[in-house]
Amino acid sequence: MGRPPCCNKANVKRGPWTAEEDAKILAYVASNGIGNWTLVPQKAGLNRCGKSCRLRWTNYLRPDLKHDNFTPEEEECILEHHRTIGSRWSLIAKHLPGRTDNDVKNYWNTKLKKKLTKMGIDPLTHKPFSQLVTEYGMISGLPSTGNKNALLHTSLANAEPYLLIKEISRAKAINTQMMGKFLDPFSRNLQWNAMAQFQVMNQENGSSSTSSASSSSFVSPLSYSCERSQIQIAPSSPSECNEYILGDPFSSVDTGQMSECRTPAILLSNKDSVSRPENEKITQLPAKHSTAAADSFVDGILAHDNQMRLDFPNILDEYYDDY
DNA sequence: AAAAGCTCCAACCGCCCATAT
DNA sequence: CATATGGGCGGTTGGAGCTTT
Repeated sequence: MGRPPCCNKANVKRGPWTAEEDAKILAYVASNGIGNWTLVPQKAGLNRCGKSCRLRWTNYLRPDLKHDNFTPEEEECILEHHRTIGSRWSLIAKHLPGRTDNDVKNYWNTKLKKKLTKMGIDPLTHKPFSQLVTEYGMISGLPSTGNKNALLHTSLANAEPYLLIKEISRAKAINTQMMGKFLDPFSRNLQWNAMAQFQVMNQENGSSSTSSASSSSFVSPLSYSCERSQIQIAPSSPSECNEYILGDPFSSVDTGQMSECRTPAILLSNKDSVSRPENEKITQLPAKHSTAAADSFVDGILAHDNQMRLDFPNILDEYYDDY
């Protein structure tokens, strides 16, 4: 059943490549070109997995690769595209001739992320931390109760950016993680019914939407109430879609205080959100959440999508074309 | 001088989707 | 149709080299 294995994983060499091995791959590609990588180890006389050979060629041996430092122009390019699409390294690398996704990813992780942080810019959202704090405060109201928010207040008062960043990142991570529980593994769409049932269970168990981050309940930054099998979401405006994912997990929200939202990088960075045709994005959503409010959320995503395409026609259209 | 900590990046891991069998 | 691989991708890691203590 199925294809034969490409190699005996247990017996192939791993780790750093020697000059001789590199020479063998270069010689093989020079005479045979790039084809089936699983045949390369055998034909080139290498005791390596084909996948490992492909990676070595792609990330290091390709003759068109640059091995010098990134230029300021390249740096700017990475920043701009990362701000737009997030950590889609292969897509970003397409805009940088001679650079691989691995190069871009390493450069981001070792240099740019730190550089932005030092400049007071959140590398995830590309917003100034001061703005994040303002928005965070507007979202949560920063009530004085609760250890987490107390820590935020302390961080602010004592000017401890590290703690502040850590807490905001933690908040984002927790909500992202919780949202992940409600993503359909196949369609990657939110499982609204599951979210609703989860919320109902929490309410029945005496949990409220003000539960702490240490509990396992997902707390939308938007105030919504749930009835059995029906979720009612009431965002104050369609533009607040990203707060579903990046919002405050610690406290309930006065939706009237919601701040202006930009197109969420985390949504754009979702491969499926980019790759799916527009009509499919809508029709795949479960019927149960076809309330006016939920529709406005979908509309919000689509509106942002359209806006982004208007704002960055050259960039996003390329991505759409790629899929 | 040497131990500890830090930076960088090549290589690996594990997942996904398309495709071959 | 079921199963396994190929290729692509993003995330993570190991270790060499450098810096700090």
